[in-house]
Amino acid sequence: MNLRAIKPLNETQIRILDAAEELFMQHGFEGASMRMLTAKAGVNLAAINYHFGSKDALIEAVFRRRLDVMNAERIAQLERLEQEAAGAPLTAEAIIRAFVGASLRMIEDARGGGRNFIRLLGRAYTEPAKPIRALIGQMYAPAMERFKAAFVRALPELPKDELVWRMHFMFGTLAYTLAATDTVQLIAGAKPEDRYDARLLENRLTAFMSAGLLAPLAGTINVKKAA
Amino acid sequence: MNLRAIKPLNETQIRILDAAEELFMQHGFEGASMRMLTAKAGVNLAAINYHFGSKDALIEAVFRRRLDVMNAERIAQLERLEQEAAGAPLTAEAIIRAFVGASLRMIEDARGGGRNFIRLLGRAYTEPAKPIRALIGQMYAPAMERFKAAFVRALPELPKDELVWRMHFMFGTLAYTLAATDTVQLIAGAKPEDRYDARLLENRLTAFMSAGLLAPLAGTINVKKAA
DNA sequence: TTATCATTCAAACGTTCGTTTGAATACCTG
DNA sequence: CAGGTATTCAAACGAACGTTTGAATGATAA
Repeated sequence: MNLRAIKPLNETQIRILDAAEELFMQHGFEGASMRMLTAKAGVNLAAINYHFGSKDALIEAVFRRRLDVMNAERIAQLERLEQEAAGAPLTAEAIIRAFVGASLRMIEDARGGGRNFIRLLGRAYTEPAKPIRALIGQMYAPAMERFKAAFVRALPELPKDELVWRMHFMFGTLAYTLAATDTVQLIAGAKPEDRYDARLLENRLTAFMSAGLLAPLAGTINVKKAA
Repeated sequence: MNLRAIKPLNETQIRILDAAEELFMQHGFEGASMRMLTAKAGVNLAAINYHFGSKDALIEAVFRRRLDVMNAERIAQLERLEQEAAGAPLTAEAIIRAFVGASLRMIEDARGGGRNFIRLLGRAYTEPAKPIRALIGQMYAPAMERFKAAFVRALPELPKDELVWRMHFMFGTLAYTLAATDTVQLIAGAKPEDRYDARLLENRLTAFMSAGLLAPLAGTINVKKAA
């Protein structure tokens, strides 16, 4: 399909993408100007337009560089689990861990800049600019379909509508946590040293999301339980 | 303390705040220009600077108008529950419902523009501009402290660290759901007519968040359960 | 009515934005 | 080495930004 995407990036393009990842994360897409971006990358102001065409195209390239491989890794991990299980149904927790793990492994990769990208990604979901959201939705679609099918197999008794909602909730938990954990500090008390321990975070997120996904159905209980 | 905030708003100021709520939600804080804002409000370009001082001050005013009353409502609802219980501990679900309910009641208030504000709020958590985040954190602080105390009383066996994390997760679920449900459509299949039913959403969110808050502790189970 | 204050208005301010240009330099192929 | 393509560079473009100005208008009280 997208064979034309294999054109390798030269060093200037990589420098620009790295700088953009960091500055978009810090200042937002509109807040990071072409002059800031090119200064940080150590290239000429005209380089972005020359190599990518426009600022919008650069934004798209920033997402394309990481998102496809991250979701491919998610799918590969899921299929590895299914192969190991040899036909036996997976637990919901294992499926969730396969999804969450990819994000957190990238968070740990501070050296490669993946950390900046993950934070940036969490922010992009609530970004008002429509083309960005459409692009992200499209790049997530295959992985989402695949994971949805896995959840259906793991939880055949859970109605599809409910599953979709709970996947939304799980995704929100993940996106917000990755984007805002170090920025908004609404609830005082979290140990700062824990905030960057990806392994601890993966366990905590997986536990929370698993429990939420497996929650008793709310539709039938509109009122509080009897006291 | 802030007695000077009681100065009542005139019609021009209200028109500006309403327009700002909607346009900030649609285009972001930087994307909505003074000319767009004043045009939508039907006032002169200079009116914002005259009445609020600057664009940043307008952003702050947008949040101040709604956030204090929303969090005050949350605290009032919580104290109502505690009074009804007459000393008996509240269920975690009831506490969560008190928190979530305030947001969803505002979502239902499409007429008064509360819906725009809630969406805007969800987006602000991931906003890079620091003054906005600091302001929001400060305006949330009293309610957060109050709810944290309520959760501690309801769940004395849950370690404080863990509670803080799970409150973060719950908050993320809520923020993302309110901000992105109608924008990002990552998972296909949700019935569109359900997306705006606040009562249904409250039940679903409460069920999900309650289960997540009450999840078994993950810290002790670093590895998957024995097969 | 006249004096005083608050508000609205059209116009302009200087700055920064994303993008384009055309010449200069680097790189590669024959 | 020569010729051609790819890249970098300094400079400038018009447009849009948030803000300021000073006069015009409205409301209020003596």
